[in-house]
Amino acid sequence: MVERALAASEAEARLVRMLKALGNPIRFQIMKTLAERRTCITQEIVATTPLAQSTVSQHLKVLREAGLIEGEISGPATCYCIDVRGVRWLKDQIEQWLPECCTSDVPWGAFSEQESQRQPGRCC
Amino acid sequence: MVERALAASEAEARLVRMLKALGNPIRFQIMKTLAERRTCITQEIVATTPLAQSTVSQHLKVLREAGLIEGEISGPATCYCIDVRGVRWLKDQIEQWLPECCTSDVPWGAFSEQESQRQPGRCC
DNA sequence: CTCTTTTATCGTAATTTTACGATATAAGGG
DNA sequence: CCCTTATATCGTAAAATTACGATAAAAGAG
Repeated sequence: MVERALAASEAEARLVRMLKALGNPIRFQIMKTLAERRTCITQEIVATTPLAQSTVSQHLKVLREAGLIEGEISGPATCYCIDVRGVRWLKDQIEQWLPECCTSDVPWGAFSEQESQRQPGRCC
Repeated sequence: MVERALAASEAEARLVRMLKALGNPIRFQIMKTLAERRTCITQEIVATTPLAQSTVSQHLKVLREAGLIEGEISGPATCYCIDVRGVRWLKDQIEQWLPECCTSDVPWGAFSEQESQRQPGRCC
C-alpha cells in the first residue's frame, strides 16, 4: 500500500502544482490566451501582457513544468499550446475530489483513506 | 457591457484567488481534512499538521477569504467546515473554463470575448 | 472573579515568488 | 559569414508568502 500512498501523494502534489500555477493572474490569462488562439509563439503571448519577455518566459516555464501547456520549437521561435491531456487530468481530479464534499448525503470518507470518528453535522 | 466585463473579471479574480488558495500543500490538506471530518475546530486541524497554531490560523484565513471554508464561532472555539456553495461555484467555473479548450472541434472563442484572427492548428 | 482553553492577530525573520535587464543560444535570410 | 529574430537562462532586486512566538480577546468552569 506504500506505493499506492506514494502514487496518491504524487498525484496530489501534481494537482497542487497545477492549482498553484493557475493561481496567478498572469498565468491564468496566458492559459486563456492559449485557449482562445489555440497556438501562440512566446512573443505573441508577451504582447498580451505588460511584462518583459524574460518574465513571460518564466511564467511559461511554470505552466510547462506543471503540465498545463506544451512548447514545440518551431524555427527560431517556440510554439505553445495547451496540454490537453494535462488539463483533462486536472479537470478529472477536480471533479473527483471536490464534488465528494458537496454532494449532500454521501459520506465523505472517499475523500481520504483515513477513517473519521466524528458523527456528521456537529456544527456549521 | 462594462459591468459585464467588470463582473467577469471579478469572477475571474475570485477564481484565481481560489486556485491560489488551493495551490498550497498545507491548505489543500486542510480542505481534505475538512471534507473527511465535515467539521473541525481549529485545534483539530492544527493537530493534523506539523505547524504552529498561528500559522494554521493564517492558512484558515486564506481559505476563508477565498470562500472555500466557513468558520462559525462555537463557544471559545471556531468550528470550520467547507463552504459548499463556494466549492460548487469553483467546480462550475473549472468545468466552464477548462473543458472548452479541450473538447476537440468546438471553436474556443467562448473562452474569451476577444476575437481570434488566427486559423486553428498552426503548430503544436 | 480567576483560571483555563481556544483563537485570531501582531510583529518579525526566512523563504519564495515575481520581475527586470543582460546575455547566450538557435535558426534563418542575405 | 554576418545580421536579425526569437527565446531561454542567469543574476539580482523587490515584493509576497510562509512560519514562528508573543499577545490580546472571548467563553466557560470552578
